[in-house]
Amino acid sequence: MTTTQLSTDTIVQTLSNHGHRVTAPRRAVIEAVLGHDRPFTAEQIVAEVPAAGRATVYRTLELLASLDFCTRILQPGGHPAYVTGEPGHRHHLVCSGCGTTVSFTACPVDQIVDELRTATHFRIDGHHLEIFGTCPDCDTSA
Amino acid sequence: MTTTQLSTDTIVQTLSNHGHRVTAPRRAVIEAVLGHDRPFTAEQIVAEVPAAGRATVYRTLELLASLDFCTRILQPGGHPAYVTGEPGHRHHLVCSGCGTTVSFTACPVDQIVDELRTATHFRIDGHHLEIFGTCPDCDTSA
DNA sequence: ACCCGAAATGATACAATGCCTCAAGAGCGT
DNA sequence: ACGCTCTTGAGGCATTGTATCATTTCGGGT
Repeated sequence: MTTTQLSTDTIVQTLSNHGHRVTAPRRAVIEAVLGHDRPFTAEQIVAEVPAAGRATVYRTLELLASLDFCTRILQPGGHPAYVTGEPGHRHHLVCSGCGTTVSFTACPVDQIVDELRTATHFRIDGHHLEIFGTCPDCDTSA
Repeated sequence: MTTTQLSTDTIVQTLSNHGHRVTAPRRAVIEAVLGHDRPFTAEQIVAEVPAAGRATVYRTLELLASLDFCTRILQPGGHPAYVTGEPGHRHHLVCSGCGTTVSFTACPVDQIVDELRTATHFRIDGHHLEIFGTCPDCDTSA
């Protein structure tokens, strides 16, 4: 339930620090992405940012994901979507009705990861965890 | 690390119990699916089962997923894939190198779910959890 | 054993999603 | 200001999945 606000400048700064160039299209995509507080698809961004070509949008999203500013998730019935959030370990609770998301940083996976590492000798790189449900508003109106 | 073997008959039986018809194409898709012990894509099945049309393969996979015989996962860099396994709560550890999967049933998410329910008043329906890493073989040969 | 309604199929077309190429353009260190 | 190199973008293509609808087939009821 953290409410630190992510700004374009923060992300731009990080881009720069990682040796990536700060271009107008990237800025535009970042702004658009920050304008969403629920999952969005790549195509939505393509539509919202005529200043950037389709390929650039996809590349920028991938870049943002690699810097951990957003995450690609696969909703239950649907298509891939992205969610934005603070960098750092982060998961989402997504409402199947309206798409509202709640981020949380508590990660219950670490312990399991240890057990799995011991049991399987895998080198474990990461994980996806998304939780789906229905928010109170959608639940009552259903 | 359970090794109960899933058979075509078991799945067919379940289909029947749920009021679904047992057709030749479905049988063929089920057999093909059971032949994989690591993630596979829908297109692979389409190619392996000429006896079933593309649409049928997709529909059957969706059906199997709805009966919890397989799960659709989204690998880190890649495309959606399916994994088969015993019905029941189940997650996977997937090797990014060769695709080997290890299923596990220990689910660390329940506790978090309780906390989230209390905090957000969401009705929580389910979750995705997939863990990615590199298996010992791929790790040494890298 | 047969009939018949409902479910399933599949050919085809289409939509959505994403990647690739490569010439032209733009950022940034010097 | 220069120039190296990263980035862009238009278009096309590959992949993944869905919609349509006439035809087929399953399987329960008689």
